Amino acid sequence: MVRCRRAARAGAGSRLPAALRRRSRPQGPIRRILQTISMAKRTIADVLGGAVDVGSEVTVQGWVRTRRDSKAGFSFVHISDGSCLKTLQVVAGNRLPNYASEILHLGSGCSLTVCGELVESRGRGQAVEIRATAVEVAGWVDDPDTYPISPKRHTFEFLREVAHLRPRTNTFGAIARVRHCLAKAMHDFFDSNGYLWIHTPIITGSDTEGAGELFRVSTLDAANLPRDSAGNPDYSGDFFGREAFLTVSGQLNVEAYCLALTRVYTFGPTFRAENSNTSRHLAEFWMIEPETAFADLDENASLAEALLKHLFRTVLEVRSEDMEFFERHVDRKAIQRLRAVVDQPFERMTYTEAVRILERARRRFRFPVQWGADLQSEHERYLTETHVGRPVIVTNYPKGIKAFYMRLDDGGETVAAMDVLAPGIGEIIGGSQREERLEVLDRRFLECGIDPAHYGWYRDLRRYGTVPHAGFGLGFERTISYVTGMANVRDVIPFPRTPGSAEF
RNA sequence: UCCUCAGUAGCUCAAUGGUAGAGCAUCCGGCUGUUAACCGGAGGGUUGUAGGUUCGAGUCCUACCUGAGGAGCCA
Repeated sequence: MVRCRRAARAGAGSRLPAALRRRSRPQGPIRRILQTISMAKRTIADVLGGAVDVGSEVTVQGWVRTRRDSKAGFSFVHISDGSCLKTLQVVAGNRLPNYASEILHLGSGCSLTVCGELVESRGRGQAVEIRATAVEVAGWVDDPDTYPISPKRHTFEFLREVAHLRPRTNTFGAIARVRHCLAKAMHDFFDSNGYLWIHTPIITGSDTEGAGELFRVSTLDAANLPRDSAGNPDYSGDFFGREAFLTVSGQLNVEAYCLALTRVYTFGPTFRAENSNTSRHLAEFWMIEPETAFADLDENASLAEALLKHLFRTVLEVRSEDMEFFERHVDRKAIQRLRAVVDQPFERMTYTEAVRILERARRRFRFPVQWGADLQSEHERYLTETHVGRPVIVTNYPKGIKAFYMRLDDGGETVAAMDVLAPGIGEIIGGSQREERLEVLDRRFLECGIDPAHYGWYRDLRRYGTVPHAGFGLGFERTISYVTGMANVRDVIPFPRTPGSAEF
């Protein structure tokens, strides 16, 4: 352990919460916290952000990015610890006992504990730096020649193959911080609007929407499946005594809580076993699904708009440094795009209006525009990228192309559905007002070829004090893609799961 | 799943069917309060896999594998 005695003395008092400081002889866990704090360990974000006075002793820990030596007898070592985009410059002089033996051999990826004095930098690139009094190497890099995260440009495709090491790059560090920021902003938004976070199950017995391929959850011996008299697999002896799957959506479950607690949402992983190979699809992805009782489609759309604006506003403010990085290195329009969304109301149009716009468009589409058919990717792109230039909310789709639970509009041809389409991404939100009338719901079950008997508990919600309610699903990775300009959702989730790929 | 394109050094890419090369990274040396440092040198290859055509295949053909872009499905 590196010794920093002056730091230990200096750090003990001032930064502690008052409640901790009052105790003269703290015991147990609090004592351990004190011991940690008394080492004056600081994150690089703290040090560069002005939380540490120039002239004071600090301990910083992190991973080497670059090293440059001066024959004047010292080396510049840049270290990073993930707390912010910037690196911290450590000046290590040849009077350090391990200068020749270790410091002169440090390379990208080595982990360090550095003790020293924070001083004003004599160089140009940074305001402050650490003049090291001790540098302890925690871990060396086994084979620098083949260490994948060498200090050079890498393609995202290559970094995907080393997903366990890619958080060490600027880009993936920034993505992780932005992802965290968006998740926190989302929870803050709902909390301040009176929404409760409901932890809906990951394992589900119902095949939710009847749409989308499911991952089966089973403890049966796949090589020796028990079968019933008709020769079909018999799951009665399986772990749950029935078929079970990974959830494709928490919506149906959260509706149950909505119809008691009024304002609720889920946030968690969802799973689709679809063989989709695109930059916008994952087999495992995270979804935000609010559900509001006594709300109609309009209120639902307003909630979606308010949520997105809050997310974008927050990330621009809280993670401005990372956003500037994305603007410089990933997508020149990253910041400008978010500002435009925050500053202007969302465009709203019905499906019928959208079809009219597409029919009038001076553009030849590969797929014909026809009322009743679902909008193709090229149609959505035209609407959001060419016609509006910002996200657009399309509502009231034909019932034939939407799910059974969406509320049938007066006229009986369309349902109270809404999609939010974003430039470059396509559908970022899908939602609807839910069908709260039991007899209409039952009719829709039949039209969609679903056996209502499988939805007994869901029907109960309409039998016992039903109310109009509405909700939507926001794809978290697509949102992060939109925010950062990262073109592939596989790069905004730490360990992407896609068909044929579950490494790490 | 379908269509298109691509797999050559750790990475990014060259190489008319005829001796596999560069830049970056790495290592060594030089220089410098340096900062995507700079200058010099060195090491580094079963050309995705398996077949085939040919005197000769990184290059042409077939199959497969992997990746990317687009489509469908969707968030």
